[in-house]
Amino acid sequence: MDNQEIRKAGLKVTLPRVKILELLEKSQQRHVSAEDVYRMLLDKDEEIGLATVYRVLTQFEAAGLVTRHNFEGGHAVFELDRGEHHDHIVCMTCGKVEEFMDATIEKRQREIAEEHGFEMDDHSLIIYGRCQDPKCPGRAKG
Amino acid sequence: MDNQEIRKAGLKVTLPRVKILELLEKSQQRHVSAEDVYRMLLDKDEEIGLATVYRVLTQFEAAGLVTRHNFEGGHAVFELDRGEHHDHIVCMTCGKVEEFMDATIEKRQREIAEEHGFEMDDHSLIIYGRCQDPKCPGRAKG
DNA sequence: ATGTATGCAAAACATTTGCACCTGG
DNA sequence: CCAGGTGCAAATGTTTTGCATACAT
Repeated sequence: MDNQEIRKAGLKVTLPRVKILELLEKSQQRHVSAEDVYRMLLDKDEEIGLATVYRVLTQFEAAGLVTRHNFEGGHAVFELDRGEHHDHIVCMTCGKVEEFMDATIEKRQREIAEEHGFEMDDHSLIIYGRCQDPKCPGRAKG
Repeated sequence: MDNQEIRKAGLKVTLPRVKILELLEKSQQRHVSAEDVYRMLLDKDEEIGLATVYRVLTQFEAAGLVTRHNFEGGHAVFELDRGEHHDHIVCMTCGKVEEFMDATIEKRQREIAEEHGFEMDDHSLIIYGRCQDPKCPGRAKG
């Protein structure tokens, strides 16, 4: 049962936590802001305060259940951590986010950190571009 | 003369702009927040409003004179663009920032963007870790 | 002159926190 | 029952904006 993940994180299994985790698991949109989560819950008639959303997401992050990203746009986005690390490509026009993992880059990063005398904890690689999706409003070639 | 860069950006050569550009050129700390710039100017008895600092930095960014980074910490940092692209390693303990450029990573990024049907505009790669600097407070091995 | 820039204060956001009340174990 | 969790509203920190004044060209 999913709630085990909450329990394992040392957190009580409360309604808000369960609902938020559920939402992260089921949402089509994998990268959501706190505000997004709050609104999606409201849409489902779940009356959970925005402050609680922030608190829970932060706790989930500390527990390793979700990852927080600082994409451009002034607000953080959260994503369920499915164990497999990956990086992101973000479309500057339509906001679409795709994921990728590249062994070559991962390896070089580790080497570079070492070369600079750093012990690598984490890293964030985001490619910003324009997608070729026919639905993307910025289709016209720049 | 430096001010040409401001003029070329289509901006009037005003005291705040000149002072801010100068500061970015001369500062030891290459990655500064708007607040940092504001305080440094105050220290030099330059009475420039914080709002102006934000406006000028944003204009400089639009003009390609500076680059804005969203490191962790809730505020953006700006850096003078010296023409040569590079990425960053940030020490999570002491905040030290080092720069690097790796041709292999750059090349793979371009390929990956293409594979995903994106036209790459830009990218942001930040390695977070712990430096081995003897002065770094987090010296104790994690 | 005159269109821009600036400074200030207020507004707008994203996020956090204090506190009284509620709830899970 | 009781520690921990929640909701609300207020506080915080960053960045933006409105507007009257000041300045570069």
